Amino acid sequence: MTQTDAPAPPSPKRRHAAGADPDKRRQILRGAWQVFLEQGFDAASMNAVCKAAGVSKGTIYVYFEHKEDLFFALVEDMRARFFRGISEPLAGPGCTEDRLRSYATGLARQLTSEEVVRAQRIVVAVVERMPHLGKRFYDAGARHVLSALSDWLAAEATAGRLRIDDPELAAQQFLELSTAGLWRQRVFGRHLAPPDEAEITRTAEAAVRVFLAAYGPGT
Amino acid sequence: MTQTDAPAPPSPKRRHAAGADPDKRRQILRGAWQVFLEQGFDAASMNAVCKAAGVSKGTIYVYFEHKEDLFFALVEDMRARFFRGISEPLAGPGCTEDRLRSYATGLARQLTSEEVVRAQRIVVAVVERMPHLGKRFYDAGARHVLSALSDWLAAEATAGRLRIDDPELAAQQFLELSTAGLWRQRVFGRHLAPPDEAEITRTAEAAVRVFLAAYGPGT
DNA sequence: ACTTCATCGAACCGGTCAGTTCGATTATAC
DNA sequence: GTATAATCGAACTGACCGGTTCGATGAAGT
Repeated sequence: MTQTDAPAPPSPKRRHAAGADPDKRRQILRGAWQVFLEQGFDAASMNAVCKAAGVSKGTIYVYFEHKEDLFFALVEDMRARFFRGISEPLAGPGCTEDRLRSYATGLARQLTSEEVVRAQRIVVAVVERMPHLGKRFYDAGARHVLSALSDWLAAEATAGRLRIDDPELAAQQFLELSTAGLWRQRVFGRHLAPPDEAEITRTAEAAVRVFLAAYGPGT
Repeated sequence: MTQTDAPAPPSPKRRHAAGADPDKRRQILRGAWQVFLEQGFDAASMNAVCKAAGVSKGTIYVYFEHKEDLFFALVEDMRARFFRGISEPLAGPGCTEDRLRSYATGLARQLTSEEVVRAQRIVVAVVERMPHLGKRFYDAGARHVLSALSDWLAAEATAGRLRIDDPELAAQQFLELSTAGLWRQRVFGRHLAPPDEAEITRTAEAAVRVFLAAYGPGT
């Protein structure tokens, strides 16, 4: 096992076919991420991406067919990352109320973070011209989160800890309540920085209070 | 009063100073509205606006200093129009619950309409580069609506018909509940057409139900 | 009828863009 | 040490952009 054909994760410097070096690909995506995130799709120039990535233009066009292709790969790259682990609090410690609270807190924090908000703005900007992109972004993000929450709510209802007839709708409502006001204000640039922790917990707690008033087990 | 200096509303064809004919101005804005709405700020070209408006390029640049100026005028034009009369149901007939319900319905319908969604997408797209624009758009739209609702909720609370300690927060929550899921899906292009009336009323009714469970007068 | 001037329309300017080309470079594989 | 080829880098193409200029046009004002 001196040097078979093992790919070796860190950097054994094998030679790759043109456009097939995953490190280089990541390098390009990192640069593109920077540029697209702060300029948007239209305003971002491929030259700027080259500079940011430290890669020549020719090479970029070996790895990606065209600008839109690069952009799609980028969005694909964000998708999962943003919402990884967001649903964990639902399976965490504490009673139903505690779990909902910590779930709502994490959700509000994540959805109003600079990174996520900027990415969302960029996607929204191009949805008109690239409809499938918005769809996939939404399905992989919000839709995915929604299903997880919906399933959990249904299970809680079955266990008698909540009274819900339409878990899907209830999940939508809880999502909206969790970020009440905060998210919209961020997306529209009404607030340029993410809300502070106090505001997030205040909103999350209010969300849980209202939600349980409507769907809690108590009469 | 045969013909004094009365401006005469329809089309008496007075001669106007360069760049001062309100009809021509409206004509330009109508064309710009079309183009910007379906291309976004960056992708829209001034040549396309000329063609859509049926006005020569030189004339456009007499009426507006530059592209951004035209865009601002356009956004200014949308602002008020979108939310005119949206708060009327609050002062309308019926009990508190009825009013809330018809208010929520109107809100959801308006916020998910093709026109409003497209405008919001365009604004969101440029917020990064023109922060004040997003702020003004939000303040004139959501913020304005929010204040009206918040005031009304406070009054209802004072009258003993609701139990609310933080009307501002409650208003935010009601707004979010009214469009639960619908708006986000529209903005991200998850749904390409506005929701049908059944879905709107279903969401609005659920919003009122949850809201009153938390803030209603009953114990 | 004659003047005036807002608008037209088409060419034009400087600049930037996405995408291509190609010789120079450099590190791997043998 | 030498061949190979992925990458570099810089120039280039063709198109389009926002914005300007200017003579032609035609209708309002007298």
